Amino acid sequence: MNASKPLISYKDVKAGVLARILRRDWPPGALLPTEEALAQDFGCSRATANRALRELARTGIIERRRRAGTRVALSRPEAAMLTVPLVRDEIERAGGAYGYALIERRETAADAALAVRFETAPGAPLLFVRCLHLSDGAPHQLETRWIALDAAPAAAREPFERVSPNEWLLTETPYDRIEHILTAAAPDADERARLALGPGEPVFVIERRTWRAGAVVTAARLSHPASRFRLISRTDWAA
Amino acid sequence: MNASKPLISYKDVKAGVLARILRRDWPPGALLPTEEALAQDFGCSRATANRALRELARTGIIERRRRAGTRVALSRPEAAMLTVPLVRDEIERAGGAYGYALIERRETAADAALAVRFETAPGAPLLFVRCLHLSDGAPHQLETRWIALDAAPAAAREPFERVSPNEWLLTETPYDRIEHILTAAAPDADERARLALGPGEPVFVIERRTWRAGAVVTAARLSHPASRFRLISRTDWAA
DNA sequence: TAGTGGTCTAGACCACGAG
DNA sequence: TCGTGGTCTAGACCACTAT
Repeated sequence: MNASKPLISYKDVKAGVLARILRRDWPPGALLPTEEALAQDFGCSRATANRALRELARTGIIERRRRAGTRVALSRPEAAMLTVPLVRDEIERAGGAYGYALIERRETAADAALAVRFETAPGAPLLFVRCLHLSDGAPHQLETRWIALDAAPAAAREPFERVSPNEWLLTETPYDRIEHILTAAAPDADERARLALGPGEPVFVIERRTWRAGAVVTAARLSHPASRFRLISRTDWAA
Repeated sequence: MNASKPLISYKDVKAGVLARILRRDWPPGALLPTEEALAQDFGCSRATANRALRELARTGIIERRRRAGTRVALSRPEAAMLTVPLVRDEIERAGGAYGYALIERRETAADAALAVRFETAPGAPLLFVRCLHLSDGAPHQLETRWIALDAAPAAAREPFERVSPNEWLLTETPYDRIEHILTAAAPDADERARLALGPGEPVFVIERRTWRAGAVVTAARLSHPASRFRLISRTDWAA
């Protein structure tokens, strides 16, 4: 007979281990069997068990240490994969017509505060750009951005009249590190006007910085009308 | 001579491929060599190249499809690993003294709106809990929570007078799926009072739902004073 | 020092999906 | 249809760290 055994997948092992954790066979803090033992239990190779455990560890549900073994995490921080969408994609995916308007663009030099944000010396050349992203004509995001001209000199030649800094940077200046800070805030007078905010309506602010080869390339403050903006994150451990 | 070749690690391949992408050797949209070709280039096995590419694909910087090959992503959504911290940990890590106060606890039944949120029928038994988390005596998070008693019957016997639902659920009721919705909002009168908000100060709201075996276990609205709350996410592709 | 996870290799078969 | 990624195996050596 050649209807031989279907091979066990790392997904099977993942699901099996997860099920046992959820069922409290292995409560928080419990020590799991070694990779070798699990491989035997499930009838797979150690490499397969390893991949299953590695992926579970990445989600934070288990913790692994050499020699000490693998344990069910005691208190798992609510790790969530968040996707901060590109403004244009986000608007178009929602069925809206994307609009863009440049407000201001000028070269400047870093003051003390900006020097800190850019991890550089005061006086460093920066490009300042302010613009608005609209959905069906309604303001959706106010973008206030600085670009380090040392790191991205090409920006000095880009007018940003038809292309947003957002998209231009994505195409022209790849980064290898990114930081997001999410806050709620009361709008200043300018934001209130430009975003056409209702009375008492706050803004949802995303502050973003990107690095390239250790240097800050750009810093931006992206503010959105609270009533029309939300970030959603869904995580499915089983899948 | 036995100082034989040090083996090439998947990390080497990852770094090498990333560097070439950042250097625009392979611009957005470009087709990368096959796993086999890369393995030869780098002098490693195909499995090693595979792991490197798989991990890069997970971050969204490249896209892989059978038969079509591997391409540099055209527009990468700003994927970010966000960690929503446990209130208590967050406060204590910041050096504050954690405080907890139960405000209200009562059993109830799902009305139409709650039935939708719980993906169940109206009338389903729920436990309603409202409480406050404090840092050095100052309000830090107002937690408004419903727990499905069908899914977590043990909650009916827990007074929640000393342990927050947050922590209790973490220990007692594991979940396999979680959803977060982040918004900014103007506070209602109750939030303003309980969170001791300044005039015009908005709240940062995290709405969280967790599932277990396809059923919603709990839904919570966690609101924080905007002036004292932020979420931070940092991602380093190179590392 | 010994045990556990971390990783690499060489070879193999399979599944998807572009052309 | 057939090339590319997806995955499994068996075996091996290494690196970290608890004891």
